[in-house]
Amino acid sequence: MGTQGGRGEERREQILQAAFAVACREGIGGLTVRGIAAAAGVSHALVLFYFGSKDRLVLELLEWVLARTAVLRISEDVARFPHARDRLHALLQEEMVRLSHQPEHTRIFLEYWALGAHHAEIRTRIGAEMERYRTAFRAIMEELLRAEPAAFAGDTADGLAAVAVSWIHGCAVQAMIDPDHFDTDEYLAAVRGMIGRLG
Amino acid sequence: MGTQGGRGEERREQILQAAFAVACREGIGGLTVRGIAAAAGVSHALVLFYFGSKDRLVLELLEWVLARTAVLRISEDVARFPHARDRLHALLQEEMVRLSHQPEHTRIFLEYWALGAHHAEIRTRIGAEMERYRTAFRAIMEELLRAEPAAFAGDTADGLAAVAVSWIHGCAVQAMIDPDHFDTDEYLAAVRGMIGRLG
DNA sequence: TCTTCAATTTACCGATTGGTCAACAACGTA
DNA sequence: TACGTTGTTGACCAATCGGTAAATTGAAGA
Repeated sequence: MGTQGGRGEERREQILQAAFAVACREGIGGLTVRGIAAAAGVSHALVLFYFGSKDRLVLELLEWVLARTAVLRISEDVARFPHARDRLHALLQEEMVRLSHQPEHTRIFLEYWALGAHHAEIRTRIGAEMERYRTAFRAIMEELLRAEPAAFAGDTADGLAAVAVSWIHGCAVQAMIDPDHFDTDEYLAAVRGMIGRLG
Repeated sequence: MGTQGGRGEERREQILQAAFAVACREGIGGLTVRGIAAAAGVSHALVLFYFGSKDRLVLELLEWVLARTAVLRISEDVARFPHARDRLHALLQEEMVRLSHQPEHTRIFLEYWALGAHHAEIRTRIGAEMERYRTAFRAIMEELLRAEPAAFAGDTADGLAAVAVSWIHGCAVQAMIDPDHFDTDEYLAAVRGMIGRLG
């Protein structure tokens, strides 16, 4: 079998790349074993040989996207800022820039999210990724609450983290739904203004 | 034909309701002419008789959902508050409550949005709906800027409206992606705190 | 009662789907 | 050279898809 590591691993990667290309072009719902095989330049039987079934292939593609996408990942550059508030600003900005630079990854991520509504396995995986994301935000929020307790009196770290996460997601949704009306700089200025003038 | 008004209109409504039920159960991607027909208790040929093709049926379902969904609509109750800031608070809260009360509508709306990435007609329709939504928010934001120019110095009505819209959308996404970790009250408190402490 | 026309169904079509299977090619090894 | 393993393919299958057309029903009007 090509499942265990070795030569077959390159083929799996090649097929997953083709699957990603097809998903970008026609959406996850438009994924087809034959379509992926054609994009990879192999027969459709080979795709099933390596992934067993279409469902497993779709699941592995989700894993592939999650592993390779920079979106929703918190880098170390943010840690350089001494003040928690500056770190939050930098993080929000960084995420927005990432979003606008990897629109396909984000779009496919949200497509998987929609699929998760009717597919338990996908839902679980997406949920775990969201948990990780929110946790990272909560860490910063806790620090922010420690640094400026007066400014955020009454707020919890969980609540602030939820707001930040949904903020990013909403930004992603709107940026892709009508990019023409979405000005990243203006949006960021408004966010920065709201947070910056607290306290 | 059953297209023009009259007796056939009830059948169309009945079929659209069935289509909505199926879409809620299996997603828009899982919509099938035969599946819809079975849910409506008629033959699949009758569905095509009334809607011509599956594509047109899906388009009409989008219109149906948009017309019947309270989500993304601004009511008159909000207008009762004298201060612009209170109106904004009320509007955000109202939208969040609606979101949590009509999760299916919102989910299907976002599913259509994902479909719009690969379907021009759907994209146009969704874009128009977003435009209307953002415009309504911008009106409130302009009033807010007029009422408290000092508090929001440097912000534009468009920027603030974009933030508000993405806020709502992000909230919707997160509320559906893992409802367990999403506390509406806590979330709203954080938002209210951020806006309320401005200036 | 016969006609007429819209509403509705049954039967069918070609295309496409995910998946299986047997045959075949490549290639190091005995 | 013969073998056995692994990779790869083309042919095939049943199921399902959207869509069409003919046949059937039902009821109102002549």
